Amino acid sequence: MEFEFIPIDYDYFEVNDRTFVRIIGRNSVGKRVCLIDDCDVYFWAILKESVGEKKIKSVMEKIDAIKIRENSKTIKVLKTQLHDKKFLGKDVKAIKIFIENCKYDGKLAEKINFSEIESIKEHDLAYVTRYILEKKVAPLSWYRVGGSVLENSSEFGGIDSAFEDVDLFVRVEKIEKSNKENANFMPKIVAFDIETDEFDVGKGKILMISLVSDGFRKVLTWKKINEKVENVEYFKDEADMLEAFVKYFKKLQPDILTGYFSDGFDLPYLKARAEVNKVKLSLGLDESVPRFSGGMSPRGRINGVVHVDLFKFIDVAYSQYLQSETLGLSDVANELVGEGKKDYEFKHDSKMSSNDWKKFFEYNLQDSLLTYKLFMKAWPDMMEFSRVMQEPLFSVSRDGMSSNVENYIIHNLFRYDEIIESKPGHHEISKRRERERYEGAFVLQPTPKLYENIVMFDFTSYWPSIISTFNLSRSTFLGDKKPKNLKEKDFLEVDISEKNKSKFYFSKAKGFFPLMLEEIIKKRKEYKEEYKKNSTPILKARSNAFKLLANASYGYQGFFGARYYCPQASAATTAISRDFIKEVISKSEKAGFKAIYSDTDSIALEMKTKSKNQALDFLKKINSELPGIMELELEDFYKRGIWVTTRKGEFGAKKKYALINENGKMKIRGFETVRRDWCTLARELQNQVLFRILKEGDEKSALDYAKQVIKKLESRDVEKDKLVIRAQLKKPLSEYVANTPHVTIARKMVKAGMPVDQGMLISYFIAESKDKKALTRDRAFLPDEDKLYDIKYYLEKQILPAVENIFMVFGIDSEDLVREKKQKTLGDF
DNA sequence: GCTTTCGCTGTACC
DNA sequence: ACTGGTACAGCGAAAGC
Repeated sequence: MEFEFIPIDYDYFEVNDRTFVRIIGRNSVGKRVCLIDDCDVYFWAILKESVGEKKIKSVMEKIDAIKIRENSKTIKVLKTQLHDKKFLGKDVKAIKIFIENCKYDGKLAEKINFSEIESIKEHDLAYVTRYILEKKVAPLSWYRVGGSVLENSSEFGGIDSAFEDVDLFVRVEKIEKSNKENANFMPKIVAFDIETDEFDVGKGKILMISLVSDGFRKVLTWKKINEKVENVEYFKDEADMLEAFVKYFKKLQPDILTGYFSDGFDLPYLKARAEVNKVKLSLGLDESVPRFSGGMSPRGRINGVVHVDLFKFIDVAYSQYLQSETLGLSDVANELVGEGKKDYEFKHDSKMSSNDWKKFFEYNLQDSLLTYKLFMKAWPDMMEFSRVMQEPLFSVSRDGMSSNVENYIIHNLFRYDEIIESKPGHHEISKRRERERYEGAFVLQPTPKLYENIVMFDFTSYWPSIISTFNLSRSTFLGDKKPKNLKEKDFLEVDISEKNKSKFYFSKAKGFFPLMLEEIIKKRKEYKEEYKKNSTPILKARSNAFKLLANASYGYQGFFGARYYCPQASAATTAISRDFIKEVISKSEKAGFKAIYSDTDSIALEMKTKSKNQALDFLKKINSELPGIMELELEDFYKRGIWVTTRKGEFGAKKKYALINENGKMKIRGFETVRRDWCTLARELQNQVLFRILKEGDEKSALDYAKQVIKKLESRDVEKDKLVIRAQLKKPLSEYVANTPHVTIARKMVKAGMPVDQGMLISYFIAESKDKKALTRDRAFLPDEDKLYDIKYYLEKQILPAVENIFMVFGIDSEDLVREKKQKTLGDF
């Protein structure tokens, strides 16, 4: 039979020591289909350059003859072939070694240690990746499939009878790309969330579980109250509730199960409580229970249903662009779908009234609902990531950007006839981690001042455009000595450091990494243009996927876990970036502008007597002189901007400025306003002060405002939540060497039996103390503790530091401010 | 016993 | 363990006088 099919989930299984891929997806009428297919399994032995044909033949014979015993089975090589391939851009002769089952690739590779062999490659690829590479059956695009239907067949270990919830099993005979439009494929989604009475996984009981799907909302609980609540269903006990969860899940037949933090909390908790209650959590299409793998950060897999932990994807794909201060569900949902959580205060079980429970149920349902909505928002991006990286949703939704870059490379290398480089081993990784640091970007020291009429330019995709233009990569790196066998015009010399005069050399013959990057940047441009004409979420997602890939390419080459690790390319990239931005700075000064500030790829210029058109002409001229795909673009024109000094020094602070454009929109960087570890009072005050100064061009009204706030603070008129300071626990509490206020408070919370987890934001405020020498941490208290806030601390450590170097620009120095403050204090008392 | 320096820690910029 | 370096700032303990 022949039909249209879209792959969603990939996995592999074994029958009689042979590996097969199992692809779950949908056909064009929405039926759930499972394809069974297989592909050749092989790896490569790259031969040393000097090895002659005769020797090659004998090596191949030796490889053909390899046999190993494993569990009373004999494992052998199926066949070998000699190929002309490329490895890291160089021509090589390589033996393609076919084997029966990829789980033996490591053991067989070990046996092939003949002196004629340079190295073994591609023995470390996952079966699913091999399959997608070999058969070109990428996720989430439509295919035309021809094959035979399996019905109660024993051929594949009875797989078709084990998977009850699959409508059709097909052994693939032919599979090729279909013309069917695949832009808006929408799988069936179920979002879930649990509430428990203990934080540690499995320790307490699950009180309730909520499920949300298209047209379906439900809360399952065994905490019965004497009231019927919409969408809430009561059960006898935890076990009954868990059974009902499985039942509803099966009835909904989702393609994807999604939760927020569900790899680390909801799914493992469900599994643990199901085991305790002797309930089979048979969520898999084959009735199997969720499996966990991945040690430190486990990933929960369900056979046939893709489990997506949305948090991980949000972290990788969006966190960079999010304004929200935490990556919690409430903050993220607020920003991305315009809807946050309802406020809910947790109480102890015994203290809860019927009404409290009712609110708890609503809260639980709301979490699933937000997760569901957030998933819908993220889906176009996730789908495009999966299509572009050509890896299954399960991994793409969890992979970091370096894996994404690497997957993109792996799935595109065949176009260059390249053999794929291996992952570094443990030894190699630890060696790489000890490497010397290389110099990074250039940052221009600003002169503190209020400036008028500013233009800001920045380079588009600066580092990627340098990598591509100058061909900086692992396969084009020639070493740190001038190559003797090449003509001057065929290689590039890069000065890495002004200090020790070291140089790196790169070939000018284009390598695959820079070529792929050029393509990525081009595609990003294309899709961005297309999106402007036709604004669909998918086009936006596609353009975004390529943008993120380009941005991550620089970090990838410097990442110790990368297959194509090349810190020399990273060092050359930053070195070249310093040269070009400095050149733009000097050209701008020659053209009559004044360079105020510059960081990495951007430059702020004081227009002086220049018009906007003259600024744009200057931009045009710069661009006409830039090589390759490098491009400088207009960021914006600004009416005013302010740069300040560092806290102590007389010199201008880097990475800290505020601008206002002609529409009155502010752009604030680095100031306490944008830092979450400062109290709201200081942040809001600073924001107002900056706004007034930038809007009006002088400090008068800002100064009045600041005085008002100080007065309010001193007369204890400030609400305590505006004084709460928050800092994140970035590692387990036990690993802290320094006893900072937030660590002290976190330890106090643990003692009080409050949930404290790595990654948590710890809130506290500073209270008065009789002991004049008391350390800050001894005066730190939880926000709900009944203490008087320390006026002196907030004035001297929060309010004044937030504004004093701004006023300093107007000659109002810190001593003036303190005197001002003291006079006020005297007047107030 | 006071001041200065320095390591730890967190956060932001690009 | 899951991109890189640059920069600022607070806190607390050690070092310096």
